Amino acid sequence: MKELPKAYNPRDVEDKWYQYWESNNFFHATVDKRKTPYTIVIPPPNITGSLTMGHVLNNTIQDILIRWRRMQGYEACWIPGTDHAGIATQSAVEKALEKEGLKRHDLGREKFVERVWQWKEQYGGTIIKQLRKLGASCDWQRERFTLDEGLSEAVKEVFVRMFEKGLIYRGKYIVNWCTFHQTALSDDEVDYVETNGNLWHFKYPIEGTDEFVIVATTRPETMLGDTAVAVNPRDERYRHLVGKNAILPLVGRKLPIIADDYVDETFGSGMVKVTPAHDPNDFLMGQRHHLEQVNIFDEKGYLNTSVPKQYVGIERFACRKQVVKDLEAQGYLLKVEPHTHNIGRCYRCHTIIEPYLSDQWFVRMKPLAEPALRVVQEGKIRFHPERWEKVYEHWMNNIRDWCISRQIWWGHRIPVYYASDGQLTAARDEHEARTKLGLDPGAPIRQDDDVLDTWFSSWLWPFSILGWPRDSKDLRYFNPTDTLVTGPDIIFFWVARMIMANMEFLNGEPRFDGKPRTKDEELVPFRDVYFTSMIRDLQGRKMSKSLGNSPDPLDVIEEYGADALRFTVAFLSPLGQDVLFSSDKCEIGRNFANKIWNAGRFLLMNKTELEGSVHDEEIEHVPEEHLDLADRWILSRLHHAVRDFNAALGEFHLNESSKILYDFIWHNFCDWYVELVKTRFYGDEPVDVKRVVLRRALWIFDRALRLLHPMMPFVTEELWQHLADRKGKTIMRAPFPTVDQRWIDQKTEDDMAFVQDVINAVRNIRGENNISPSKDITVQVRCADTARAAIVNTYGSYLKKLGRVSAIETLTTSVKPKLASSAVVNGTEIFVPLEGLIDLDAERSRLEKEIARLQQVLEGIERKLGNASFVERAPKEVVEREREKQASFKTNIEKLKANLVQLSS
RNA sequence: GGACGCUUAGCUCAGCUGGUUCAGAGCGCCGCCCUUACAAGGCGGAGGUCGAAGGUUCGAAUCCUUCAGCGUCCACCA
Repeated sequence: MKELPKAYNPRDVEDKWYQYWESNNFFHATVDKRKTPYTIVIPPPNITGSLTMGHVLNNTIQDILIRWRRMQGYEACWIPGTDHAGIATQSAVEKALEKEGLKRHDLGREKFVERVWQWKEQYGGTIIKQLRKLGASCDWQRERFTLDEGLSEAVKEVFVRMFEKGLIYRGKYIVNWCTFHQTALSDDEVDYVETNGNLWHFKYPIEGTDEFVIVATTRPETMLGDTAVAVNPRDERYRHLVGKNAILPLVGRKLPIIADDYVDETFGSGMVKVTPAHDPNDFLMGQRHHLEQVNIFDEKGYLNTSVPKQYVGIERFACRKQVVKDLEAQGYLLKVEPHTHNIGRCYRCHTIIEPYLSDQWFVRMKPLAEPALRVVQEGKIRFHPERWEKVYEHWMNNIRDWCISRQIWWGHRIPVYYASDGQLTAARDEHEARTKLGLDPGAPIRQDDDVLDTWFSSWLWPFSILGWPRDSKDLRYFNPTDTLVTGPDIIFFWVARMIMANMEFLNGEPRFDGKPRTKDEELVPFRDVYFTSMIRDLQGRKMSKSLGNSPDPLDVIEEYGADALRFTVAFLSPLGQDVLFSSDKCEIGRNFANKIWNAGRFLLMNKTELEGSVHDEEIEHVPEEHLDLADRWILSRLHHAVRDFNAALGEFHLNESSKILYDFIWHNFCDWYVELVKTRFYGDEPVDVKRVVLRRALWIFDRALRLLHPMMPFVTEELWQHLADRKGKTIMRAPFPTVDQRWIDQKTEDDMAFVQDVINAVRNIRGENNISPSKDITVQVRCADTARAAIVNTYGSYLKKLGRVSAIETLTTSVKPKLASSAVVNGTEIFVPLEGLIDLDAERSRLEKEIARLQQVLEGIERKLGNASFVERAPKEVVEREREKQASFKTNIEKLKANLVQLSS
């Protein structure tokens, strides 16, 4: 065997193993009825993006879960893919065109969409490639795209079914209009930014009187579209005005004065100008009072011809200035006050959103929301952390219809067809449309120009990628999926809608075993939703390109290794809390990988040493001969670790589960077990016993690697391949360790804890007295009882090796050695004779400090026991335990005190 | 305006259903060590009245109330 380098170098191994796994199809899952499926669908990243720390966290978690379940024997399937990201992608391509001096209209729809596809082929796979560097074990053969043929089919099917069921309708509605993209945006696509603006107060004359109404607005230009003035019906001040008309300055339109509860009589003048075409609340008021809707803008935000001609064609913010100026000139401006309010901006281009009245397609959400809310409330889908359920509930109870049309070209074109007479229908293709509309094959027919909101394909993701609407074995087997791992920021965009879609459209689909799906239970798209942490920088700011505080994960992988990055983010990710990250934190993972590497190196070196020519066969079962305390202890710790790890990961406590492995491997296996195994390797036991000890250590290490593999796939595979002849095999498909209660043993752990305490006491004496590690010392021990004496006698070699002790003497009389440093462990006294070495003052203060510490604890105990109501009311076991503690502390303190006296004499 | 979350060592955070020397880990810091797996390491050590004030309880970092600071989401009043 060739020598392994002293330090682990991820660059030497990562790509090699990834290629090995992928080329051997180890990631691929197939329908296997003997196994239970475990499925995760990836939240499809945008084709415009590249890998961010957010993706790293999200996909590391998915990979950990998938690898873990795969090793546990599930048919684990992780389906990857990308999202076409309508607006984002179209913008990216338009930007590229701009450099050529072109606009999309110069190319025309067909050519432009072709360009976007070209762009997608070139750049769209960036993240997918980068995920491989991270070690993601996605089933690449199943990779999908939200605009590929299968998904198109699903989208059309869904649209037509909903249309036929009356769940989709077309309507005039106030939408959030982005004047840059010239498209409607859903409510979720609008960002509100607190902005300093003005509140302008105007007066409008009242018809046939000398009176005025006083109204205020933050958007003066919209007054050109005013069609009413409203007051609160309870407002005594204005009751007499209701029913009269105001006259709109600059325009001359009569504005009825109406009474509506929406108006807050305590705000401003208590009068509100009503602009139904340009304000969502005014729109609703307009509907209640059948007001005229005057749309004053065109699609780009310029004034249209429904306003007086001097304003036609002016840009909206220029118009604002002009209107204010004109009103002021005519004496209608009362005052201007500074006013802070939230302004909606496009989440892509940050253009100020214009509430805009236009024809759009909508999905009726109420009927879909009800069952989707219920399955979460009934626990058929569980959110982690749970508190997101409340957020979900609130949204679902106040759900609004979903505007699904977008006035762009890149996306699923709305499958609605119009005959020349204006009749329309939804259809899967033109042929079907003609039939439905009763048109001849040659008759003119036109498809809707708009495309669907990107989320209209994403919400079908968990079943469309499995072949729906066609009958598919995959669908029946892998859906419902098991775990969804995503950010809480898209709980409404995506998570809620997937639940609705799965419930609505899979209703009636058979299961893989042929049985009909039971109501609800089998209709959910997934059973657990894990909401990931938000990655922030060390100042707690969001990672963002503009701040430049987002490390490039590929650089981090290059510097620290993928395993280090993966382990570190898992280690830092508490459930439901943000993560403050900087790349140097990856030292945690890198150092850990190196630690494991060297533990493996140690075992392999001894393997060469002890077995001469290397036996490269598997060690199937743990060798049970020649067990000593350390062996039984590490086996107990191992099974504890397996049990605790499974429990923690099962609850999605990533940080806890990684900590369990860290502690087991580093602080149990390396710090103690490996050191104790050395006492046997270098001791005088027969070589065949040493071989058993070695093979046991190898077996345990093998299990540790398996445990760690989901978190650190590369280093574990590399070492695992070295441990035995594993040609053609892979650790990623080796069975995950299971818990064997037989090995979990409290007595063993207690005995070992005693040994460790004794060793720690000796180390403490050495450290505090500044005795060089190279200086041998002798130790005298007076044991509290025969059981402890037996342990000390049997495992003195442990103390000798780890305490660097040359000789141990057991004291039988009560005589105390002179000039010795001392300690007490559970009544067992330890003396280290230090003639000539000891610093008496230092030793005295060390003992005094220890006595004071114990004294403090004892006082606490005695205070408790002195409290009559504690003794009376606390459970018996608790009181009893306190009594035992009291006795034990007392003896320890007495012994230390005696030692102190001895030292001073 | 509404909902939720956070506040524990210099820094980043664990501490689940109140009770085992419950006040912990990693990093940083101090001291001693290149001991034949590992200096990306080993051993020892110093550091905190658990945000504030009340309350419940025999007992509170843990449960309740109020307050302060920070953060997230929702709504958006002209």
